[in-house]
Amino acid sequence: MDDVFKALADPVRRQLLDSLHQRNGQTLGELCEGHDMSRQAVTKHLAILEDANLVATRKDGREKLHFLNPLPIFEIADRWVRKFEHGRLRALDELKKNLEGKSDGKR
Amino acid sequence: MDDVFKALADPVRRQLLDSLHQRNGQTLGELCEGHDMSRQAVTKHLAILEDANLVATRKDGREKLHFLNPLPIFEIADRWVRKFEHGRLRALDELKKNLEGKSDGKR
DNA sequence: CTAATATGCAACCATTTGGTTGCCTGTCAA
DNA sequence: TTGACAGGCAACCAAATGGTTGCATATTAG
Repeated sequence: MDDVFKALADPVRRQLLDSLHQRNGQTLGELCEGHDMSRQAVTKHLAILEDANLVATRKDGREKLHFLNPLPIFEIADRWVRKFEHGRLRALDELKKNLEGKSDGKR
Repeated sequence: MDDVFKALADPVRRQLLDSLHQRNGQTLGELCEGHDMSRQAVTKHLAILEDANLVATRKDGREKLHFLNPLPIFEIADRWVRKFEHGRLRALDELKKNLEGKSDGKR
C-alpha cells in the first residue's frame, strides 16, 4: 500500500494516470506527449506506477501499451480513508472547538 | 492538493494521523512515543502535515497540542478518486481483456 | 537489406528528503 | 528562584528522487 501512496505523490504520475483514464492503452510515445521531459523520465515514472500495480503493460510489436488499473486507488479510498469517516460531518466544528477550547476535558 | 498527496506518501506521517485519529489533541511528546526516531524528526513530519492542513495545533502552556483535520483526505477521496469510479466493477475484467487482447480495436 | 521508429539500459548529476546533533527559549513546580 | 520539562531552531549528513545523456536493441516500412 505504501507503494501506491508513494506513486500517487508525484503530480506527473497522477497526470499519467489521468491520461490513461482518458484514453486507455496508450504507447510510451503517446504518453510522453505534453510532458516537458525526456522519454526516459516518463519511462521511470511509468515503472513506478507499474510497481505499484496502478498500470499494467503489454508489448505489441515494437510498441508498449499501457493500461490503467484503478483498483489500488479504490482499495485505499475504501480501506484507509474509511477509517477517518466516522465524525465526518462534524469534523470541522470539532476541530474549531478544539483549537479555541480551553482544555475541554479531552486530556 | 499536491501537498496532501506528498504528506500522505510517508508511512510515519500516516501513522501520526492514525495516532491522532485514535486520540485527538496529543502533545508532541506523546506523538513521539513509539516512534524510533528523534523528537526533531517527528516535529518535521508534523510540520509537513500541518502545511498540508491535515493537522492543526494549539499552544497550551509549554505544551503543543495537535488535532487531526481529516477534511483534505475526504476532498481527495471525493474529487480525485471519483474520477476513476465510472467502470469500477468491470475494471478488473476490462484490464485482463486488454492485457491479453489481440488489438481489440482500442487503437 | 536498410533505415527509421519505439523502446530499453546504464551511468551520471542536482535537489529533496528524512534523519541526526547541539544548543536555545519558554513555562511550570518545588 | 532554580531546576526540570516541553518544545524550537539551525547546521549538518546520507540516501532517495527526479531528471539528464549516450548508446544498444528490436521491430517495422520501403
